[in-house]
Amino acid sequence: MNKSLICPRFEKAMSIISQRWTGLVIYQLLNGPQRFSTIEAAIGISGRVLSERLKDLEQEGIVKREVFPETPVRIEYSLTDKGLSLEPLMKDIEKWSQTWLEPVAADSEK
Amino acid sequence: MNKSLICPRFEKAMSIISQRWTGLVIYQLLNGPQRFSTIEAAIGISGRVLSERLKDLEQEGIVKREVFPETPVRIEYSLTDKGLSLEPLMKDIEKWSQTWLEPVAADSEK
DNA sequence: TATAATTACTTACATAAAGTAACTAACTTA
DNA sequence: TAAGTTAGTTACTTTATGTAAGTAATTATA
Repeated sequence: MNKSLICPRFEKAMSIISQRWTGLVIYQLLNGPQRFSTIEAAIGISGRVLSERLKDLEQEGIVKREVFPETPVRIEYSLTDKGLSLEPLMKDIEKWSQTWLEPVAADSEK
Repeated sequence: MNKSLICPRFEKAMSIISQRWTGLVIYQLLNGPQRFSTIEAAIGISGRVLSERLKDLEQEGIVKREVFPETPVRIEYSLTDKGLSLEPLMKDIEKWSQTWLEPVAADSEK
């Protein structure tokens, strides 16, 4: 039984943010509108899951999808106001990571 | 291939925070040290996964585990300084959820 | 005209993570 | 001796994610 004592709104927020990849997708979209393949390459997510996440985030009103009928078709994903409102949070995570996590060793290092 | 263009430290932070349940575990521990069964009941996580998460978080230096050899044994989990440093972030998520998410309907409501 | 290229997906299948419920260890109380 | 308590673990099922190939629509190229 999942009878949490924690505020349901907080729990909901957590369930969005803490779903694998959503944080990185949002973070990536802070750089401005971009297409599917750009996001895919930037964060290393699989197309299958990215497609799923973008639909979820659209449902949540965090991401907006726009179709430009060029050739080949261009589809741009961007953050809505609700999505943009997560920027301070993302920056906090960034700051935290710089304060509390060691620099990750690159492959070339011993 | 997972060749991300995103800062590896940010990515690491995200991988901690965005792992299912870790956010809620940390949030719950902001209420002070508590035992396994308390956390389990409070956030509705399964014992199997809670056990796993607490080990991970201990490894990351975010959570501390203390054994009190009473009867029956009491084991308390608490946040380290590194763990406590996540408090502002948690509060931000809380604030965001209150601003941007609708109150969740209770079971009894129509 | 047929073939290849491009983008944004979807599908089928394999592997990994999480949920469920029963079980264990160490000890105490009835 | 049996039952209760806490903090897990184990075996098994279900769900989520990864991988790689396929598709649709359109244009460019041989």
